[in-house]
Amino acid sequence: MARNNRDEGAAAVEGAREPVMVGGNQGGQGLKKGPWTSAEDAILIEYVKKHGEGNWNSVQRNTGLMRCGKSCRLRWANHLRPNLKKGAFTAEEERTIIQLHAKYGNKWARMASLLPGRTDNEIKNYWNTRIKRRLRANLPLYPEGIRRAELLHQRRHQLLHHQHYLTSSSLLQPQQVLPNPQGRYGFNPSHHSFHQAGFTMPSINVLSSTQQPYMVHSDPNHLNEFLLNNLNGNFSVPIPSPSSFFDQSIPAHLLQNPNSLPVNSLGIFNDDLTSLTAMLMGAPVEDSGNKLSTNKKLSSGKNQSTGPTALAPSSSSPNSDDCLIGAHSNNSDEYNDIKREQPLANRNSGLLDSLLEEAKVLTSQKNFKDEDSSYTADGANGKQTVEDTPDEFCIGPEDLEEIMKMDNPFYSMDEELSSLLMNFPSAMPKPEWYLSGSNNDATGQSSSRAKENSSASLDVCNADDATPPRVMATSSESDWSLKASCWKNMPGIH
DNA sequence: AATAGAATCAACCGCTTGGTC
DNA sequence: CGACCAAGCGGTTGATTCTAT
Repeated sequence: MARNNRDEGAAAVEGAREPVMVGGNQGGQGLKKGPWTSAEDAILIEYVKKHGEGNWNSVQRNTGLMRCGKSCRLRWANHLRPNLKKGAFTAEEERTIIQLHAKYGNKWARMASLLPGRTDNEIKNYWNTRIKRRLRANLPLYPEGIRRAELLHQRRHQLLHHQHYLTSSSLLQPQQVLPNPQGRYGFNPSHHSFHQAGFTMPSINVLSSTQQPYMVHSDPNHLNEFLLNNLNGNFSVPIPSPSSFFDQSIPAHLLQNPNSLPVNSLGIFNDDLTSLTAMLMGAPVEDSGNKLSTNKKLSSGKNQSTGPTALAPSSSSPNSDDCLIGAHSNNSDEYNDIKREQPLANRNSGLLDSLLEEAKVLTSQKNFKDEDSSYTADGANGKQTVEDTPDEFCIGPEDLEEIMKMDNPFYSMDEELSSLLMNFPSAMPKPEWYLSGSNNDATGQSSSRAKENSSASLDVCNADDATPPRVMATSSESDWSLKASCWKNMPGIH
Protein backbone atom coordinates (compact mmCIF):
# COMPACT_ATOMS: atom_id res chain seq x y z
CA MET A 1 0.00 0.00 0.00
CA ALA A 2 1.21 3.37 -0.88
CA ARG A 3 0.27 4.92 2.40
CA ASN A 4 2.10 2.32 4.37
CA ASN A 5 5.23 3.00 2.52
CA ARG A 6 4.79 6.62 3.17
CA ASP A 7 4.12 6.12 6.81
CA GLU A 8 7.05 3.89 7.29
CA GLY A 9 9.47 5.81 5.27
CA ALA A 10 9.45 9.43 6.11
CA ALA A 11 13.01 9.68 4.97
CA ALA A 12 12.04 8.42 1.58
CA VAL A 13 9.39 11.03 1.42
CA GLU A 14 11.80 13.68 2.39
CA GLY A 15 13.89 12.79 -0.54
CA ALA A 16 11.01 12.55 -2.92
CA ARG A 17 9.25 15.68 -1.96
CA GLU A 18 11.28 18.59 -0.87
CA PRO A 19 9.90 20.40 2.12
CA VAL A 20 9.26 24.02 1.51
CA MET A 21 10.06 26.88 3.79
CA VAL A 22 7.55 29.60 3.51
CA GLY A 23 7.04 33.01 4.97
CA GLY A 24 8.78 33.98 8.14
CA ASN A 25 8.11 34.04 11.76
CA GLN A 26 9.25 36.18 14.59
CA GLY A 27 12.71 34.76 14.46
CA GLY A 28 13.01 35.30 10.78
CA GLN A 29 12.73 31.59 10.12
CA GLY A 30 10.22 30.28 7.66
CA LEU A 31 7.69 27.63 8.47
CA LYS A 32 8.12 24.32 6.86
CA LYS A 33 5.54 22.86 4.56
CA GLY A 34 5.17 19.54 2.94
CA PRO A 35 5.40 16.05 4.30
CA TRP A 36 6.30 15.50 7.88
CA THR A 37 9.44 13.69 8.80
CA SER A 38 9.66 11.11 11.53
CA ALA A 39 11.80 13.49 13.51
CA GLU A 40 9.11 16.12 13.36
CA ASP A 41 6.54 13.56 14.35
CA ALA A 42 8.61 12.64 17.37
CA ILE A 43 8.84 16.24 18.41
CA LEU A 44 5.14 16.75 18.12
CA ILE A 45 4.37 13.55 19.94
CA GLU A 46 6.64 14.52 22.73
CA TYR A 47 5.04 17.90 22.94
CA VAL A 48 1.53 16.50 23.13
CA LYS A 49 2.55 14.00 25.74
CA LYS A 50 3.82 16.82 27.87
CA HIS A 51 1.28 19.49 27.23
CA GLY A 52 -1.72 17.75 25.84
CA GLU A 53 -3.64 18.68 22.77
CA GLY A 54 -4.51 22.21 21.95
CA ASN A 55 -2.57 25.41 21.94
CA TRP A 56 -1.04 24.29 18.72
CA ASN A 57 0.57 27.56 17.94
CA SER A 58 2.76 27.18 20.96
CA VAL A 59 4.25 24.00 19.57
CA GLN A 60 6.56 25.91 17.34
CA ARG A 61 7.54 28.30 20.10
CA ASN A 62 8.20 25.58 22.62
CA THR A 63 9.78 22.96 20.47
CA GLY A 64 11.33 24.80 17.61
CA LEU A 65 9.33 22.73 15.22
CA MET A 66 9.06 24.72 12.05
CA ARG A 67 5.41 23.98 11.56
CA CYS A 68 2.42 26.18 11.99
CA GLY A 69 -0.15 25.30 14.59
CA LYS A 70 -2.59 24.28 11.98
CA SER A 71 -0.19 21.85 10.50
CA CYS A 72 0.60 20.42 13.91
CA ARG A 73 -3.00 19.96 14.78
CA LEU A 74 -3.67 18.26 11.49
CA ARG A 75 -0.70 16.00 11.77
CA TRP A 76 -1.66 15.00 15.24
CA ALA A 77 -5.29 14.49 14.47
CA ASN A 78 -4.80 12.57 11.30
CA HIS A 79 -1.69 10.56 11.97
CA LEU A 80 -0.22 10.72 15.41
CA ARG A 81 -2.98 10.63 17.94
CA PRO A 82 -3.51 7.31 19.62
CA ASN A 83 -6.03 4.75 18.56
CA LEU A 84 -6.14 5.78 15.00
CA LYS A 85 -7.15 2.94 12.81
CA LYS A 86 -4.99 2.41 9.84
CA GLY A 87 -5.72 0.49 6.75
CA ALA A 88 -8.71 0.01 4.59
CA PHE A 89 -12.20 0.59 5.81
CA THR A 90 -14.06 -2.49 6.82
CA ALA A 91 -17.35 -3.34 5.24
CA GLU A 92 -19.08 -2.22 8.38
CA GLU A 93 -17.29 1.07 8.32
CA GLU A 94 -18.14 1.57 4.71
CA ARG A 95 -21.75 0.95 5.42
CA THR A 96 -21.63 3.30 8.35
CA ILE A 97 -20.10 5.98 6.22
CA ILE A 98 -22.82 5.63 3.69
CA GLN A 99 -25.44 5.79 6.37
CA LEU A 100 -23.85 8.77 7.99
CA HIS A 101 -23.45 10.57 4.73
CA ALA A 102 -27.07 10.01 4.01
CA LYS A 103 -27.77 11.47 7.38
CA TYR A 104 -25.34 14.33 7.59
CA GLY A 105 -24.09 15.04 4.13
CA ASN A 106 -20.53 16.23 3.88
CA LYS A 107 -20.07 16.61 7.59
CA TRP A 108 -16.84 14.74 7.71
CA ALA A 109 -15.88 15.68 11.20
CA ARG A 110 -19.18 14.57 12.52
CA MET A 111 -18.97 11.35 10.66
CA ALA A 112 -15.48 10.84 12.02
CA SER A 113 -16.77 11.30 15.52
CA LEU A 114 -19.06 8.38 14.91
CA LEU A 115 -16.35 6.23 13.45
CA PRO A 116 -13.83 5.68 16.20
CA GLY A 117 -10.29 5.65 14.99
CA ARG A 118 -11.09 7.27 11.71
CA THR A 119 -10.38 10.82 10.78
CA ASP A 120 -12.49 13.26 8.90
CA ASN A 121 -9.82 13.47 6.27
CA GLU A 122 -9.83 9.75 5.83
CA ILE A 123 -13.56 9.58 5.50
CA LYS A 124 -13.62 12.51 3.18
CA ASN A 125 -11.00 10.99 0.94
CA TYR A 126 -12.78 7.71 1.00
CA TRP A 127 -16.08 9.22 0.08
CA ASN A 128 -14.75 11.52 -2.57
CA THR A 129 -12.88 8.83 -4.35
CA ARG A 130 -15.53 6.18 -4.18
CA ILE A 131 -18.31 8.49 -4.89
CA LYS A 132 -16.59 9.66 -8.00
CA ARG A 133 -16.81 6.18 -9.28
CA ARG A 134 -20.46 5.99 -8.61
CA LEU A 135 -21.14 9.24 -10.30
CA ARG A 136 -19.05 8.36 -13.27
CA ALA A 137 -20.87 5.09 -13.51
CA ASN A 138 -24.09 7.04 -13.34
CA LEU A 139 -25.12 5.32 -10.17
CA PRO A 140 -26.85 7.00 -7.29
CA LEU A 141 -24.95 7.81 -4.18
CA TYR A 142 -26.69 5.66 -1.66
CA PRO A 143 -27.80 2.09 -1.57
CA GLU A 144 -31.51 2.19 -1.72
CA GLY A 145 -32.24 0.94 1.70
CA ILE A 146 -29.99 3.42 3.35
CA ARG A 147 -31.49 6.37 1.66
CA ARG A 148 -34.97 5.18 2.39
CA ALA A 149 -34.06 4.60 5.96
CA GLU A 150 -32.70 8.08 6.14
CA LEU A 151 -35.76 9.57 4.59
CA LEU A 152 -37.80 7.67 7.07
CA HIS A 153 -35.70 9.04 9.84
CA GLN A 154 -36.02 12.56 8.49
CA ARG A 155 -39.74 12.20 8.33
CA ARG A 156 -39.81 11.06 11.85
CA HIS A 157 -37.60 13.90 12.89
CA GLN A 158 -39.86 16.37 11.17
CA LEU A 159 -42.77 14.79 12.86
CA LEU A 160 -41.25 15.35 16.23
CA HIS A 161 -40.47 18.92 15.37
CA HIS A 162 -44.06 19.46 14.52
CA GLN A 163 -45.16 17.92 17.73
CA HIS A 164 -43.03 20.53 19.32
CA TYR A 165 -44.75 23.21 17.34
CA LEU A 166 -48.09 21.83 18.24
CA THR A 167 -47.42 21.95 21.90
CA SER A 168 -44.95 24.64 22.59
CA SER A 169 -44.65 27.06 19.78
CA SER A 170 -46.26 30.39 20.20
CA LEU A 171 -46.50 30.50 16.46
CA LEU A 172 -49.32 28.09 16.62
CA GLN A 173 -52.51 29.75 17.56
CA PRO A 174 -55.19 27.76 19.30
CA GLN A 175 -57.57 27.93 16.43
CA GLN A 176 -55.00 26.32 14.27
CA VAL A 177 -55.11 23.12 16.20
CA LEU A 178 -58.68 22.16 16.13
CA PRO A 179 -60.37 18.89 15.74
CA ASN A 180 -61.87 18.46 12.38
CA PRO A 181 -65.12 16.59 11.99
CA GLN A 182 -63.23 13.37 11.97
CA GLY A 183 -61.70 14.16 15.28
CA ARG A 184 -58.41 14.96 13.73
CA TYR A 185 -56.18 17.50 15.17
CA GLY A 186 -55.00 19.41 12.25
CA PHE A 187 -52.15 21.68 11.70
CA ASN A 188 -52.57 24.10 8.93
CA PRO A 189 -49.31 24.74 7.22
CA SER A 190 -50.64 27.67 5.34
CA HIS A 191 -50.57 29.64 8.52
CA HIS A 192 -46.89 29.33 8.88
CA SER A 193 -44.15 30.71 6.82
CA PHE A 194 -42.14 27.55 6.98
CA HIS A 195 -44.70 25.59 5.12
CA GLN A 196 -43.08 27.09 2.09
CA ALA A 197 -40.21 24.84 2.77
CA GLY A 198 -42.35 22.02 1.58
CA PHE A 199 -40.33 18.96 2.05
CA THR A 200 -38.37 20.19 4.98
CA MET A 201 -41.34 20.99 7.10
CA PRO A 202 -44.21 18.81 6.11
CA SER A 203 -47.35 19.40 7.98
CA ILE A 204 -48.89 16.71 10.02
CA ASN A 205 -52.26 15.67 11.04
CA VAL A 206 -52.58 13.49 13.99
CA LEU A 207 -55.58 11.29 13.78
CA SER A 208 -56.97 9.44 16.62
CA SER A 209 -58.90 6.36 15.76
CA THR A 210 -60.71 6.73 19.00
CA GLN A 211 -61.92 10.13 17.97
CA GLN A 212 -60.76 11.40 21.27
CA PRO A 213 -58.76 14.50 21.73
CA TYR A 214 -55.20 13.67 22.33
CA MET A 215 -52.58 15.99 23.51
CA VAL A 216 -49.51 15.21 21.57
CA HIS A 217 -46.39 15.38 23.57
CA SER A 218 -43.14 16.52 22.15
CA ASP A 219 -41.23 13.88 23.94
CA PRO A 220 -40.20 11.19 21.45
CA ASN A 221 -41.04 8.38 23.76
CA HIS A 222 -44.37 9.87 24.46
CA LEU A 223 -44.91 10.25 20.79
CA ASN A 224 -44.10 6.67 20.18
CA GLU A 225 -46.46 5.65 22.88
CA PHE A 226 -49.06 7.78 21.32
CA LEU A 227 -48.42 6.29 17.96
CA LEU A 228 -48.69 2.80 19.24
CA ASN A 229 -51.84 3.44 21.15
CA ASN A 230 -53.67 5.47 18.62
CA LEU A 231 -52.71 4.31 15.23
CA ASN A 232 -54.85 1.75 13.68
CA GLY A 233 -54.09 2.72 10.20
CA ASN A 234 -55.48 6.14 10.72
CA PHE A 235 -52.43 8.14 11.26
CA SER A 236 -52.16 10.70 8.59
CA VAL A 237 -49.20 12.70 7.63
CA PRO A 238 -50.02 14.72 4.59
CA ILE A 239 -47.18 15.87 2.50
CA PRO A 240 -47.91 19.48 1.75
CA SER A 241 -45.73 20.06 -1.18
CA PRO A 242 -45.73 17.94 -4.27
CA SER A 243 -42.21 19.08 -4.73
CA SER A 244 -41.26 16.94 -1.85
CA PHE A 245 -38.14 15.09 -2.53
CA PHE A 246 -40.02 11.92 -2.03
CA ASP A 247 -41.78 12.61 -5.20
CA GLN A 248 -38.58 12.08 -6.97
CA SER A 249 -39.28 8.44 -6.69
CA ILE A 250 -42.86 8.72 -7.71
CA PRO A 251 -43.77 8.72 -11.35
CA ALA A 252 -45.78 11.69 -12.38
CA HIS A 253 -48.63 9.65 -13.65
CA LEU A 254 -48.95 7.97 -10.34
CA LEU A 255 -49.01 11.28 -8.61
CA GLN A 256 -52.12 12.09 -10.51
CA ASN A 257 -53.73 9.15 -8.89
CA PRO A 258 -52.18 8.87 -5.52
CA ASN A 259 -54.66 6.34 -4.34
CA SER A 260 -52.93 3.89 -6.56
CA LEU A 261 -49.68 4.46 -4.86
CA PRO A 262 -48.45 1.77 -2.57
CA VAL A 263 -47.11 4.55 -0.47
CA ASN A 264 -47.48 5.43 3.12
CA SER A 265 -47.31 8.77 4.80
CA LEU A 266 -43.60 8.66 4.99
CA GLY A 267 -43.26 8.64 1.29
CA ILE A 268 -41.97 5.15 1.47
CA PHE A 269 -43.39 2.59 -0.78
CA ASN A 270 -45.05 0.09 1.40
CA ASP A 271 -43.34 -2.77 -0.23
CA ASP A 272 -40.11 -1.06 0.41
CA LEU A 273 -40.75 -0.98 4.08
CA THR A 274 -40.39 -4.65 4.17
CA SER A 275 -37.19 -4.58 2.29
CA LEU A 276 -36.04 -1.67 4.31
CA THR A 277 -36.63 -3.61 7.43
CA ALA A 278 -34.85 -6.53 5.95
CA MET A 279 -31.99 -4.32 4.95
CA LEU A 280 -31.74 -2.80 8.36
CA MET A 281 -31.73 -6.21 9.84
CA GLY A 282 -28.97 -7.26 7.58
CA ALA A 283 -30.69 -8.93 4.74
CA PRO A 284 -29.63 -8.29 1.20
CA VAL A 285 -31.33 -5.40 -0.44
CA GLU A 286 -33.65 -6.18 -3.18
CA ASP A 287 -33.08 -4.60 -6.47
CA SER A 288 -34.92 -1.37 -6.75
CA GLY A 289 -35.54 -1.82 -10.36
CA ASN A 290 -38.69 -3.59 -9.46
CA LYS A 291 -39.79 -1.38 -6.66
CA LEU A 292 -42.44 0.35 -8.56
CA SER A 293 -43.76 -2.67 -10.15
CA THR A 294 -47.29 -3.44 -9.20
CA ASN A 295 -46.45 -7.05 -9.42
CA LYS A 296 -46.54 -8.20 -5.86
CA LYS A 297 -44.73 -11.33 -6.77
CA LEU A 298 -41.67 -9.33 -7.32
CA SER A 299 -41.96 -7.70 -4.01
CA SER A 300 -42.36 -10.95 -2.28
CA GLY A 301 -39.53 -12.26 -4.26
CA LYS A 302 -37.13 -10.86 -1.76
CA ASN A 303 -37.96 -13.73 0.45
CA GLN A 304 -36.81 -16.04 -2.17
CA SER A 305 -33.16 -16.34 -2.56
CA THR A 306 -33.36 -14.29 -5.65
CA GLY A 307 -30.11 -12.51 -6.01
CA PRO A 308 -29.88 -9.01 -7.27
CA THR A 309 -28.46 -10.27 -10.45
CA ALA A 310 -31.63 -12.07 -11.22
CA LEU A 311 -33.73 -9.05 -10.58
CA ALA A 312 -31.47 -6.35 -11.72
CA PRO A 313 -31.80 -4.68 -15.03
CA SER A 314 -29.25 -5.85 -17.44
CA SER A 315 -27.37 -2.64 -17.21
CA SER A 316 -27.01 -2.86 -13.51
CA SER A 317 -23.94 -3.81 -11.74
CA PRO A 318 -24.09 -7.30 -10.45
CA ASN A 319 -23.33 -6.02 -7.01
CA SER A 320 -26.30 -6.03 -4.83
CA ASP A 321 -25.52 -2.73 -3.30
CA ASP A 322 -25.82 -1.21 -6.64
CA CYS A 323 -29.52 -1.50 -6.32
CA LEU A 324 -29.93 2.10 -5.60
CA ILE A 325 -32.19 5.00 -5.33
CA GLY A 326 -33.04 6.39 -8.64
CA ALA A 327 -32.71 3.08 -10.33
CA HIS A 328 -36.39 2.47 -10.38
CA SER A 329 -37.26 0.80 -13.56
CA ASN A 330 -40.48 2.04 -14.80
CA ASN A 331 -42.34 2.36 -17.96
CA SER A 332 -43.08 5.98 -17.50
CA ASP A 333 -41.14 7.95 -20.01
CA GLU A 334 -42.03 11.04 -18.17
CA TYR A 335 -40.58 9.63 -15.07
CA ASN A 336 -37.48 8.51 -16.79
CA ASP A 337 -37.08 11.86 -18.39
CA ILE A 338 -37.16 13.47 -15.03
CA LYS A 339 -34.54 11.16 -13.82
CA ARG A 340 -32.39 11.83 -16.80
CA GLU A 341 -32.68 15.50 -16.40
CA GLN A 342 -31.24 15.31 -12.96
CA PRO A 343 -27.66 14.39 -13.38
CA LEU A 344 -26.38 12.85 -10.25
CA ALA A 345 -23.46 15.15 -10.18
CA ASN A 346 -25.81 17.95 -9.45
CA ARG A 347 -26.99 16.25 -6.37
CA ASN A 348 -23.64 15.73 -4.87
CA SER A 349 -22.86 19.00 -3.24
CA GLY A 350 -24.27 17.92 0.04
CA LEU A 351 -27.30 16.31 1.36
CA LEU A 352 -29.51 19.25 2.10
CA ASP A 353 -28.36 21.27 -0.81
CA SER A 354 -28.89 18.44 -3.15
CA LEU A 355 -32.33 17.83 -1.81
CA LEU A 356 -33.21 21.45 -2.20
CA GLU A 357 -31.91 21.31 -5.68
CA GLU A 358 -33.90 18.24 -6.39
CA ALA A 359 -36.97 19.87 -5.03
CA LYS A 360 -36.48 22.87 -7.23
CA VAL A 361 -35.90 20.78 -10.26
CA LEU A 362 -38.89 18.66 -9.61
CA THR A 363 -41.04 21.64 -8.94
CA SER A 364 -40.10 23.20 -12.20
CA GLN A 365 -40.35 20.01 -14.17
CA LYS A 366 -43.66 18.81 -12.93
CA ASN A 367 -46.71 20.76 -13.69
CA PHE A 368 -48.34 20.26 -10.39
CA LYS A 369 -51.34 21.86 -9.06
CA ASP A 370 -50.95 24.62 -6.59
CA GLU A 371 -49.25 23.01 -3.69
CA ASP A 372 -51.69 24.49 -1.28
CA SER A 373 -54.65 23.20 -3.14
CA SER A 374 -54.87 20.20 -0.97
CA TYR A 375 -55.41 22.36 2.03
CA THR A 376 -58.69 24.02 2.32
CA ALA A 377 -58.38 24.40 5.98
CA ASP A 378 -60.03 27.27 7.57
CA GLY A 379 -58.31 28.26 10.71
CA ALA A 380 -61.39 30.06 11.92
CA ASN A 381 -63.73 27.14 11.86
CA GLY A 382 -61.17 24.47 12.16
CA LYS A 383 -62.49 22.55 9.21
CA GLN A 384 -60.00 20.80 7.16
CA THR A 385 -60.23 18.60 4.20
CA VAL A 386 -56.85 17.13 4.32
CA GLU A 387 -58.29 13.69 4.03
CA ASP A 388 -59.18 14.57 0.50
CA THR A 389 -55.83 15.81 -0.45
CA PRO A 390 -54.03 13.72 -2.98
CA ASP A 391 -50.86 14.20 -1.04
CA GLU A 392 -52.15 12.55 2.02
CA PHE A 393 -50.86 9.11 2.48
CA CYS A 394 -51.92 6.95 5.29
CA ILE A 395 -49.72 5.06 7.57
CA GLY A 396 -50.60 1.67 8.83
CA PRO A 397 -49.51 -0.27 11.85
CA GLU A 398 -46.81 -1.96 9.88
CA ASP A 399 -45.49 1.41 8.92
CA LEU A 400 -45.61 2.49 12.46
CA GLU A 401 -43.47 -0.43 13.25
CA GLU A 402 -40.88 1.03 10.96
CA ILE A 403 -41.01 4.26 12.82
CA MET A 404 -40.57 2.44 16.05
CA LYS A 405 -37.62 0.67 14.61
CA MET A 406 -36.11 4.03 14.19
CA ASP A 407 -36.57 4.67 17.81
CA ASN A 408 -33.15 3.67 18.81
CA PRO A 409 -30.28 5.80 20.00
CA PHE A 410 -28.88 6.17 16.57
CA TYR A 411 -31.97 7.55 14.99
CA SER A 412 -34.09 9.25 17.51
CA MET A 413 -31.99 10.30 20.40
CA ASP A 414 -30.63 13.72 20.61
CA GLU A 415 -27.83 13.67 18.15
CA GLU A 416 -25.14 14.76 20.55
CA LEU A 417 -26.16 12.24 23.12
CA SER A 418 -26.40 9.46 20.66
CA SER A 419 -23.05 10.45 19.35
CA LEU A 420 -21.57 10.06 22.76
CA LEU A 421 -23.23 6.75 23.30
CA MET A 422 -22.17 5.41 20.01
CA ASN A 423 -18.64 6.48 20.66
CA PHE A 424 -18.55 4.68 23.86
CA PRO A 425 -15.14 3.18 24.21
CA SER A 426 -14.20 0.89 21.45
CA ALA A 427 -11.46 -1.52 20.87
CA MET A 428 -8.35 0.08 19.68
CA PRO A 429 -4.83 -0.52 20.73
CA LYS A 430 -2.68 2.30 21.85
CA PRO A 431 0.58 2.71 20.06
CA GLU A 432 3.61 1.68 21.93
CA TRP A 433 5.05 5.11 22.05
CA TYR A 434 1.96 6.28 23.78
CA LEU A 435 1.81 3.51 26.29
CA SER A 436 5.44 3.86 27.05
CA GLY A 437 4.84 7.25 28.48
CA SER A 438 3.30 8.00 31.80
CA ASN A 439 0.43 5.73 32.55
CA ASN A 440 -2.15 8.34 32.70
CA ASP A 441 -0.99 10.43 29.89
CA ALA A 442 -2.92 8.46 27.42
CA THR A 443 -6.16 9.43 28.94
CA GLY A 444 -5.00 12.64 30.37
CA GLN A 445 -4.97 14.71 27.29
CA SER A 446 -5.76 18.05 28.71
CA SER A 447 -7.32 19.54 25.73
CA SER A 448 -8.23 23.09 26.20
CA ARG A 449 -11.43 22.55 24.40
CA ALA A 450 -14.29 20.67 25.84
CA LYS A 451 -15.24 19.40 22.45
CA GLU A 452 -11.85 17.94 21.93
CA ASN A 453 -11.96 16.51 25.39
CA SER A 454 -15.00 14.48 24.83
CA SER A 455 -13.82 12.89 21.68
CA ALA A 456 -10.29 12.45 22.82
CA SER A 457 -11.17 10.82 26.07
CA LEU A 458 -13.48 8.49 24.31
CA ASP A 459 -10.93 7.70 21.75
CA VAL A 460 -8.41 6.41 24.14
CA CYS A 461 -10.62 4.11 26.11
CA ASN A 462 -10.00 0.45 25.90
CA ALA A 463 -12.40 -1.97 24.49
CA ASP A 464 -12.48 -4.11 27.54
CA ASP A 465 -14.76 -1.77 29.29
CA ALA A 466 -17.12 -1.01 26.56
CA THR A 467 -19.37 -2.15 23.86
CA PRO A 468 -18.67 -1.34 20.27
CA PRO A 469 -20.27 1.68 18.75
CA ARG A 470 -23.80 1.10 17.85
CA VAL A 471 -23.30 2.10 14.31
CA MET A 472 -20.96 -0.71 13.73
CA ALA A 473 -22.62 -3.69 12.27
CA THR A 474 -23.06 -6.78 14.26
CA SER A 475 -22.03 -10.08 12.96
CA SER A 476 -25.57 -10.84 12.11
CA GLU A 477 -25.47 -7.99 9.71
CA SER A 478 -22.35 -9.12 8.08
CA ASP A 479 -24.17 -10.63 5.19
CA TRP A 480 -25.58 -7.33 4.22
CA SER A 481 -24.87 -6.90 0.62
CA LEU A 482 -22.53 -4.00 0.88
CA LYS A 483 -19.12 -5.46 0.95
CA ALA A 484 -15.88 -3.65 1.11
CA SER A 485 -15.10 -4.85 -2.32
CA CYS A 486 -18.27 -3.63 -3.84
CA TRP A 487 -16.88 -0.20 -4.53
CA LYS A 488 -13.94 -1.74 -6.21
CA ASN A 489 -16.19 -3.54 -8.56
CA MET A 490 -17.52 -0.35 -9.94
CA PRO A 491 -16.96 -0.03 -13.63
CA GLY A 492 -13.99 2.01 -14.44
CA ILE A 493 -14.16 5.08 -16.59
CA HIS A 494 -11.66 5.36 -19.31
C1' DA B 1 9.23 -3.75 -19.16
C1' DA B 2 7.39 0.75 -20.08
C1' DT B 3 3.89 3.94 -19.79
C1' DA B 4 -0.38 6.44 -19.05
C1' DG B 5 -4.16 7.06 -16.42
C1' DA B 6 -6.54 6.12 -12.16
C1' DA B 7 -6.57 5.81 -7.34
C1' DT B 8 -5.10 7.12 -2.98
C1' DC B 9 -3.83 10.04 0.61
C1' DA B 10 -1.25 13.68 3.12
C1' DA B 11 -1.17 18.27 3.47
C1' DC B 12 -2.51 22.85 2.56
C1' DC B 13 -5.78 26.72 2.07
C1' DG B 14 -9.59 29.53 3.01
C1' DC B 15 -13.47 30.13 5.57
C1' DT B 16 -16.27 29.72 9.75
C1' DT B 17 -17.01 29.41 14.55
C1' DG B 18 -16.42 30.32 19.27
C1' DG B 19 -14.06 32.47 23.02
C1' DT B 20 -11.81 36.39 25.05
C1' DC B 21 -10.76 41.07 25.75
C1' DC C 1 -20.09 45.49 19.98
C1' DG C 2 -16.21 44.74 17.41
C1' DA C 3 -11.47 43.10 16.99
C1' DC C 4 -8.52 39.48 17.54
C1' DC C 5 -7.09 34.82 17.98
C1' DA C 6 -7.26 29.77 18.22
C1' DA C 7 -9.25 25.95 16.52
C1' DG C 8 -12.05 23.36 13.52
C1' DC C 9 -13.99 22.16 9.17
C1' DG C 10 -14.51 21.19 4.32
C1' DG C 11 -12.61 21.71 -0.28
C1' DT C 12 -8.70 21.29 -3.06
C1' DT C 13 -4.11 20.16 -4.57
C1' DG C 14 -0.31 17.52 -5.75
C1' DA C 15 2.85 13.62 -4.92
C1' DT C 16 3.02 8.82 -4.82
C1' DT C 17 1.50 4.31 -5.87
C1' DC C 18 -1.27 1.10 -8.32
C1' DT C 19 -3.12 -0.98 -12.37
C1' DA C 20 -4.32 -1.79 -16.96
C1' DT C 21 -2.59 -1.87 -21.53
